[in-house]
Amino acid sequence: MKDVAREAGVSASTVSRVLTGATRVVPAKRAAVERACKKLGYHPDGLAAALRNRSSQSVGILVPDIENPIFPAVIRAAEHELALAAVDVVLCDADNDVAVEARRLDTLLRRRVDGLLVCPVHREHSAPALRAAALRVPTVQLDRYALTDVDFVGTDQDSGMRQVVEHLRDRGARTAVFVGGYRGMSSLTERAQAFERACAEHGIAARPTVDVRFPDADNGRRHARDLLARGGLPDAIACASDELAFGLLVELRAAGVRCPEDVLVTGHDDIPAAGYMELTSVNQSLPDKGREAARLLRHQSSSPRQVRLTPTLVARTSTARPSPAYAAAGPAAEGSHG
Amino acid sequence: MKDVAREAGVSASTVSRVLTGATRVVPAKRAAVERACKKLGYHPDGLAAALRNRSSQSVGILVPDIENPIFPAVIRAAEHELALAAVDVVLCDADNDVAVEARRLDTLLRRRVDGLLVCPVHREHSAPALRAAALRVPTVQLDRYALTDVDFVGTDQDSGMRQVVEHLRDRGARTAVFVGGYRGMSSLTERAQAFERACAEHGIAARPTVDVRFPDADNGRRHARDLLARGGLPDAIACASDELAFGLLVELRAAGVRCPEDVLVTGHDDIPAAGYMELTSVNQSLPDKGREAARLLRHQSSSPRQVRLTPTLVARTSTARPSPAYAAAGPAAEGSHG
DNA sequence: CTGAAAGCGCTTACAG
DNA sequence: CTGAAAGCGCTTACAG
Repeated sequence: MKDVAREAGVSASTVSRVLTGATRVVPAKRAAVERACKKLGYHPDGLAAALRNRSSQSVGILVPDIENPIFPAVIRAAEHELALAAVDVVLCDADNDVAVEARRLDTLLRRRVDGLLVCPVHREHSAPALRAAALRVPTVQLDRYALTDVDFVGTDQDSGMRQVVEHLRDRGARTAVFVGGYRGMSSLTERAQAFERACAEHGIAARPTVDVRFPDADNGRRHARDLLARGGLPDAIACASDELAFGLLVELRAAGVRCPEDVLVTGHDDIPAAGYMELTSVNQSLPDKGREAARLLRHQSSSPRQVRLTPTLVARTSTARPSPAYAAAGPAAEGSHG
Repeated sequence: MKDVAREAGVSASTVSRVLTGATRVVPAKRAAVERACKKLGYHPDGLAAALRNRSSQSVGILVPDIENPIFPAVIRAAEHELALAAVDVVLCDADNDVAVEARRLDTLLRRRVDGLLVCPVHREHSAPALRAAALRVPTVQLDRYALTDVDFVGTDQDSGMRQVVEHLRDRGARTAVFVGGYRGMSSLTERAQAFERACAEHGIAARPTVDVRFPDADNGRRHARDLLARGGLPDAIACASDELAFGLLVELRAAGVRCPEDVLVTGHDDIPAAGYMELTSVNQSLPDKGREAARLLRHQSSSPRQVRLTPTLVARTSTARPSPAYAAAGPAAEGSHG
């Protein structure tokens, strides 16, 4: 920058002023500076500016596992929203491990991010490190929470599960089970509870929730085998995630159980593969979630906020069955449902 | 830091020395410094250190679209490899747009990343900005290239497509078509050429490659309709990506064309959904790709390197058909194939 | 409108 | 082993 100043015959202050555009500068000098920048191939140093400004114009996003298909869409939307304010994103992956998560929080903070968007790995075990971070910098919890007094953007699980249960009931289900309770993730815990409440409201006999270690396809397969071994499948199986449902479907198919003929199956999150797999799912609008989280970060509040987005059911073949109301009219009405 | 020094009764230099661990410091002072850090709740500033050290200990990863399922696995592996060297990653999404990509390169460079891992949006249009970046900082191209004289980590497409074609031939295919040529992505262009070469070698009649605007499910559906409208499907359809194949499968199914009975279909990349969909695909080992790219970045060379990873075919139901050799033994041998 | 000066928080020769 | 000093590249009151 000094070199540019010398080349342009002005002071460094002036160079800075034309570059930041903060103040008026006479056109002649402005032009001289611009010419000098070109000529010398000058590239401003954002780190130095950040140090001086005490703001890095960046936020950290920390997710448990970037390979979990719900995160890319959220991250992308958040990134876009933040880009509007010229803020960029430092992304970290916690490897589904609270120790790694704590380390990542540390490096993010050391890098002086202006804020944090984090989806905690574990409801309880993530709390201490997250609390320490939240004390230092604006923080928004994404999709799951570990702290109740820190901003949170999530899904209205009651709404989602009620839609699922109503849909299943309309398809004639009288008994159902929820696969995927897990107290390490607030979202799954809430979903399980919401499912039970909705079943009670709609007169569906809910079997005890099946707890999983993790909502992935492998556990879907495992629990499908368990359910089959136990014998007497319920009319419907509601899964806590799409991947869980995929694993379950594969295993059911292998066992000769047909879906939707023999059992109705639903997933959750409506990831792209749910469409190919013809799996009925609950769409969370991941982009909205990311955008909303970014907004909370930009517009701080003194009291913690909880934003719940309403999801919408997406009906597909995995629950295709004429509803009793339409039975008389024939099965052709199916496609227009949901 | 000054405060810590005062509290500990030493100089700032000493504080720095105990924090970086660069030099010996007498235990008493070391302890005093550590105590003072605790007491004051001191947090080091990585930005200032980076400014002084002229190294931010971070690299930028720029992908065309983080929602493309091949990237999360690559990013994650690269992040892990870099974390070994205490380097962290700043992730940007180019929105599949070369203008956005150029802007992102700019912010990354301004943030003084020590290196760049980029998958170029477009083979030709991404070149100028990428060249400018590569001149300033070590750069590795990921999966696709825009520059031939800059490090590149990609797939050995000849090997992959040869495996596909041999597999199809063993399943009795005599005619085939490749869906997904696109000159904007070096990977797809190479794949199309490799397919044609392999067909020629193996005596399969290859129809003219179908060019797509983009290798996603929508275009898979569109081209399935085109192929159907044209009439007379070939024995096999090799797709440039899994998503293309998914879209194609959905549309074929809707038209009453059975896979694998009526036509064999393959995808590419072996994303998780390929497993659920029982789609035969080509596994690229995404983690290896990310790891390898990170390594090239850490170990610079004066001459540009090109690393090609050998992919492996993963045979699934979408190409399940007894090979002529096994026909006599019956279809039970199927599962052990590929 | 503009320049000189101070300072953001660190690190590292340099001299003891 | 340790301190004083300089400097990384910026920005912004302050005084003109």
